[in-house]
Amino acid sequence: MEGALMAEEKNWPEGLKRTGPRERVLEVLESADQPLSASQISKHIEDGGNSSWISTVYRILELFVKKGAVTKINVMGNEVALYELNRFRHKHYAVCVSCKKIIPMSNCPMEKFMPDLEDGEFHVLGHNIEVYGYCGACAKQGKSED
Amino acid sequence: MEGALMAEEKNWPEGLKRTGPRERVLEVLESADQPLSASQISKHIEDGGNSSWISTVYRILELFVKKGAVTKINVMGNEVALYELNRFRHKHYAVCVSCKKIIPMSNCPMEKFMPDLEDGEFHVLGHNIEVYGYCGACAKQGKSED
DNA sequence: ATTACTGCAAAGCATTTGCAGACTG
DNA sequence: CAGTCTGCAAATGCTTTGCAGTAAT
Repeated sequence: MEGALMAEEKNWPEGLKRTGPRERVLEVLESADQPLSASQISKHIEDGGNSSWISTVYRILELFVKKGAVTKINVMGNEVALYELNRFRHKHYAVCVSCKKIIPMSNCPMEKFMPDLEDGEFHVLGHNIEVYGYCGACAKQGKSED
Repeated sequence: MEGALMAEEKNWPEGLKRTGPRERVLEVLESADQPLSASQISKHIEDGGNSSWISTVYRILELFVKKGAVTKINVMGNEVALYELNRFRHKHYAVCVSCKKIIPMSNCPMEKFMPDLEDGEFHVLGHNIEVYGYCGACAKQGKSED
């Protein structure tokens, strides 16, 4: 109560017990500059000197997603799911096919787009968009994909 | 040479040996009205009275993709990869969150879109777009997602 | 004290790989 | 015949699940 500095509370999903593993997952997500996979998160936690069980990380992430604190994304050419704090406004990404860097996009081509479906009507709830190509650095370095 | 009607040749990827399993996979894709997973393809083949090994189907699909005859896609909320004949022009889909139906879109919001990236420049090679929501039928039936 | 959470092990799935025999060109 | 396929089994990698002990409220 006196010594240990509590982790930032601002992003804490309400209604969840505050436990060590959860605080560590949240800290990693808070300091990440791009979406991370469950195993990357686990490794970061271990690098910080704590043990981390991948199954626990998955359970925590799933819970955070359910609470709306975290967003889960899948980008093409990547089998693994990635997670990021929901603080970002962005919902779309550019993915470098060379270095796999994921860059958030701030504009959205779908703002006033009505899909033209082959088959009947459709009640649109949302959309996913990814742009892929080479990031600035990779474009200069000779585009060594694969 | 006289009795057995050969499978349609129009879609046959050039340079590939014509074997039973490959013809069957292609036939299933030809008669499919939407993208199928490897295991769905395998089941269709078995329903047709032939045996089908999932690993062989994967190998064949991978080969067809490499030859450009087939396209592999991943839609959100679906872990499995889906495959379709490349005959379609469409590259984008609307996915019904209720019945999982996949509906091709013929227009594209990205035709003249330049992504606004947070971080530097980007050489765009292509993009993926999915719209999700309820298809006409599910919208009427009360939107029973989950 | 309850109920929720986590360490840990093991199961599940989709997909891939290895290998020897079978088949295509 | 030579090289390519395929049946089949087993491995792989991500993710989920089960269970019993531990911790949060």
